Amino acid sequence: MAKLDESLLADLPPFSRLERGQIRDILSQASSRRYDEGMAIFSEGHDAERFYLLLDGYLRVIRSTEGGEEIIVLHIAPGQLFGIARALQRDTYPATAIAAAESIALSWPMTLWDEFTKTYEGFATESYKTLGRRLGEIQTTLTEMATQAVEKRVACAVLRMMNQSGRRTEDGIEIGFPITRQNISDMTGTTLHTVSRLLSAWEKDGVVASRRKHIIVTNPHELVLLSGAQG
DNA sequence: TCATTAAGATGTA
DNA sequence: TACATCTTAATGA
Repeated sequence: MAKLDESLLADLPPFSRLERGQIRDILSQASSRRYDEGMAIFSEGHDAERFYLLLDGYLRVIRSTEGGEEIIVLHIAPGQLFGIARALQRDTYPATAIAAAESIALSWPMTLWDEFTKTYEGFATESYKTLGRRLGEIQTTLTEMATQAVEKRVACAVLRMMNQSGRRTEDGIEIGFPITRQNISDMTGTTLHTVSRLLSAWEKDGVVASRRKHIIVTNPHELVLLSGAQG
């Protein structure tokens, strides 16, 4: 379990402009919790009682359709605030957050949100920047869904995860959390069969290497070409 | 071009 | 073993 220390928050955008004492105050009101892979931090439609900061791990944010299908809206990386329904003028969570890998998050009662944004210089600004970035990402995905062929959508999704969570390895850049074919199909609006076929084909061409729940992009440039203007 | 169906292989708890 | 994950082929919209 991570030790709660001021240095934990000092470098993160929502807190970077604050003084040590202020950070200590904020930390003293936070709870820290660990989540196993697959565990929900909160669920769509539930009362938004707390807001969170991801310290370690990765999250999937999913929404369910009327038909019961699950759409992966976006991923959350360490250092990001999430569950900040208050910033959206909501009192319920708009989506479900699932730990994609073992994760650690801090949380505060939502009642502190207004106090934080009022009291702490830069906190609100940075939070809205986060929201803006996410909205942009969702918009991009939406446009892709409507206009791009499946192979390009899947290539874009893999690239996005690589950019957000990639780690260097000898063979290439590995996506930093467990990810299944089903997960990718939930991100791109296709089937796991199609994703499986595409990844197999890319593996044969040396673009990616994958074992179960792990994907390494061995040729990022080629993947960019597959995602881009002309495939 | 892509979803669906089906059937089998392989990894994991 | 039971279950999840992944692969491949065939078929049809």
